[in-house]
Amino acid sequence: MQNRRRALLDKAEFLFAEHGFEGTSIRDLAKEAGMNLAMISYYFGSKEKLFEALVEDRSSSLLEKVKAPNESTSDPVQRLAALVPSLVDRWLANPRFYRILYREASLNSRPELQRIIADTLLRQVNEFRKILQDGVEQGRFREVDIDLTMVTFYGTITQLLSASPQMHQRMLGRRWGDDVSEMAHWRNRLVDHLLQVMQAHLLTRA
Amino acid sequence: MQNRRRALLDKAEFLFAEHGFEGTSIRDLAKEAGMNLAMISYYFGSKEKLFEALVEDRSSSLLEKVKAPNESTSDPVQRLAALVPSLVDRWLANPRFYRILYREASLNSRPELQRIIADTLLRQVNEFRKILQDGVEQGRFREVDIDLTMVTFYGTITQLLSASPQMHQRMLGRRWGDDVSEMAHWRNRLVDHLLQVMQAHLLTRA
DNA sequence: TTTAATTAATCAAACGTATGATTAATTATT
DNA sequence: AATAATTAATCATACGTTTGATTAATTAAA
Repeated sequence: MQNRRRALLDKAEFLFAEHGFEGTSIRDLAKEAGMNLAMISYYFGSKEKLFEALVEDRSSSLLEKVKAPNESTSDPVQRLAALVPSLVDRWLANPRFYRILYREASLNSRPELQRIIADTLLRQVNEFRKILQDGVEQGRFREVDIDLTMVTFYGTITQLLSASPQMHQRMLGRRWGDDVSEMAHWRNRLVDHLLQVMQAHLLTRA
Repeated sequence: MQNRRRALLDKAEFLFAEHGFEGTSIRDLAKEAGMNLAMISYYFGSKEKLFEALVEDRSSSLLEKVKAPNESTSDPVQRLAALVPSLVDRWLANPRFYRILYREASLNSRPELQRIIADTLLRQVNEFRKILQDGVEQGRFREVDIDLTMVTFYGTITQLLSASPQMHQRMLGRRWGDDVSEMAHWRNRLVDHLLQVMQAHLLTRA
């Protein structure tokens, strides 16, 4: 019954997001999943390999949906306008996964995991950087600080996805839940906001 | 010899920043500081209380320097232009401390620590929100999404401070070291960038 | 088509190690 | 001499991992 493997991955994603990788014991995980402790080693070999399997699973399932970035136009403004909602959808489809990645990426331990995480995150980052560079080269964008513009862009989503429930409550007022209508709400606000900020920042004034 | 207490705080800050709170054992800490394990309990009572002492120490030393935000003008544009460099200086004076806070703030464990962290972070956040609200009310700023504008602003610094060395290397090219000239470099870039982004976003177009 | 052999899945228990914390004894300082 | 600071030793608990046994399911041999 191979869907118990999947159940372990899902529970692990939840617990890692809430309590971190170090903060989640495989005993907690097994108990939450209603399974025996040994199943983790049986399916994955070790706790760390379970993490790697999680990254593998989530990022491959994401790649399926996303396909190649739309290259149908070379206009950086349009490419940006197309990329933003696509990225937002990617994030909001797996908020817990990205919360885990961003947090573990801020650590300086377990170098093998670090490499995997960095690879996964940087794949996205480079799509965005390409657009910025092209736009600046073509004179369609102002000569902004490209690195920090990327930091601002990805920082926005990191901040939003990473905040704990109580931080959300106290910082944003609005709850950040799992339910679909909440997500739709945030999706639209986020897309609008990111596009506004980026366009105001990048486009030369009339 | 009370500066051994301080030495413990400093080493703890370093190790927590690198490996996280959970990922740092009090044995590692004692060994790094060249002290006996029991000194942690002697000075602080427990590992968790040591963390609280660290927050207490760093945030009080920060409050000294910052004083009340400059209220000499009511012009939101000027207040913003004054707040940004002041915040950037605050962050860059204690990059490791904020790296710790942001990471632990993304967890949903140890509620008591969570409260302390949220309190510490939100104090700054509210300075900024006040300016945004006033600016929008007075019509000096566009009617932006205030919550997400704050997310973008704080997300920028979170992202920059939180990235591990190898993430910095691979994302920004430039190293993010401790040395002073590096810090001066980033300080100026950050201030310029944040002001540019925020002003482009907030100020109504001619 | 029954029976034997093999593989996959699951479990309870135990392993050795690491953890945070405490104790009691010792040394240094005042 | 009394207090403060430091140490080594110890404690109970929690951790990730491994083991050996058991059951269920699948395949091969008769």
